[in-house]
Amino acid sequence: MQQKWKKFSQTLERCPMFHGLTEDEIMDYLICSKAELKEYSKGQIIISQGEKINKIGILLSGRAEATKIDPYGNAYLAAQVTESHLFADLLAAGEGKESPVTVIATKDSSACMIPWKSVLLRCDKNCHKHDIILENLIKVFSNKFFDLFNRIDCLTARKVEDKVLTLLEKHRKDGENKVILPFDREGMANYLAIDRSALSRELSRMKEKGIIDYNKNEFIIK
Amino acid sequence: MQQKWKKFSQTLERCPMFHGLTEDEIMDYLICSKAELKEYSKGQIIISQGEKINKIGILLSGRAEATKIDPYGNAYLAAQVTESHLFADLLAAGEGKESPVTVIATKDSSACMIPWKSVLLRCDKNCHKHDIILENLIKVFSNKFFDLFNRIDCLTARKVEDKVLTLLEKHRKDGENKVILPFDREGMANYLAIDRSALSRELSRMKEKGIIDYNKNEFIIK
DNA sequence: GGTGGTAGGTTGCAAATGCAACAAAAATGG
DNA sequence: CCATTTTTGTTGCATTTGCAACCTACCACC
Repeated sequence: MQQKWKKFSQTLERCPMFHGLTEDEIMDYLICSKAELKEYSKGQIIISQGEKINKIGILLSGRAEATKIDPYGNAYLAAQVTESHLFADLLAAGEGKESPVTVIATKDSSACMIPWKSVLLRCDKNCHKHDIILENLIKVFSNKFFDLFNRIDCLTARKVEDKVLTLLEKHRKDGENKVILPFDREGMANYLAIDRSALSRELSRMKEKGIIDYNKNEFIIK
Repeated sequence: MQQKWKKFSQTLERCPMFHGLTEDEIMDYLICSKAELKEYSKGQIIISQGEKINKIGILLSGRAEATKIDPYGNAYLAAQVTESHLFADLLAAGEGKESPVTVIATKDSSACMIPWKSVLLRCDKNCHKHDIILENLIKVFSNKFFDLFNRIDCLTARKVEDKVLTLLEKHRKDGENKVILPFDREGMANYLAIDRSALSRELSRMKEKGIIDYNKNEFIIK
């Protein structure tokens, strides 16, 4: 009966929520927490903007995107959800807050949905798993927080050039001058909240000025 | 000996981390978690940018500010810390991450510092307090996350007018047209990452266009 | 090897913004 | 109540940016 999780065990083990747990412990946990397996076909909405959420999700296969629609109707990509990663975690933790984003499957996907209540509650057996998981979750939250903070750092720069430099600095592994960004140009422009063509223009200028060099999403800081 | 917390009991009870606990339970917890009482005089640095933090703090009296110094040497106000509120929480949860901000006491202040390890660990007595506190903490994290998200929403608007409107919308209690912002003009400009004078100009225009009216930090949306 | 599609670069122009310097108004402290 | 300081508003100007339209390079697919 609980075989349904078996084929995803590798993916589940990679989920940061389960770091430090064995496959068996994870399986136990999923049963004890009444996790559900959900399937979504490409294009299907997983969470709607404005919806209230009480489950957290782990993407088991496929891919999803969180997009935000502003009051004027423009859609912005807010986040990518990839295999083995959590989504709706901070949302569920908000208990009653409305989702600021719409999450949509961009490929046929499956996800493990765990009721938030059972993430918080300890089970009768008083097993140690719950503690580890909560601790892991807190770590995840902290990381997401730092990510947002980093983005804000980029966004608060007043000029495109400064935004770009801040972004590069954030992705720079210490010492290295080569930086590989996880965006294409449009993604990068979106992340920095600037016009794509304005970004291209500025990148060209910066290259000409000799501050940076680049090729696609590979940048060199000089 | 543990009388040192007594005079702050009111403040501690208001701390979101302790919601749902009685005064006695809080006192117990502070002892069991080896909390320390720290005093800071006005102007003193509580946390330095770049420092690694392993305690969370509750401001018991006074006031503090988190400021961020960018690579060009400009200082930005990142957050205000007021009585009974947590600080360094997500930082401590980051375990090993460097503080992106400097926290400085803007008045003579005192704070309760709790080792992060003891926030996570359950004590021998296996008391229920720890669970409540962890749960509260997660709620706090979620709230802070939404705050950041809201700010990003403001920052990603491409025009000053849209930034202002987004900000007002976020602070609007449903139905009401009157919005009271927790900033002065400079604070507001900082939050939105725009020039103060540009903000003033745009606010005047918006008033003239009849979209809003305002007086100090009190705004009316029409 | 052609073809269609997509990502990225370029450019002109109008509009928006940063910046600096100053003016006005309000708060503060004697 | 006056003097001083702080906060807020105003304005001119140079710069930056958004926007739209178009071009080019590259890639996948037949």
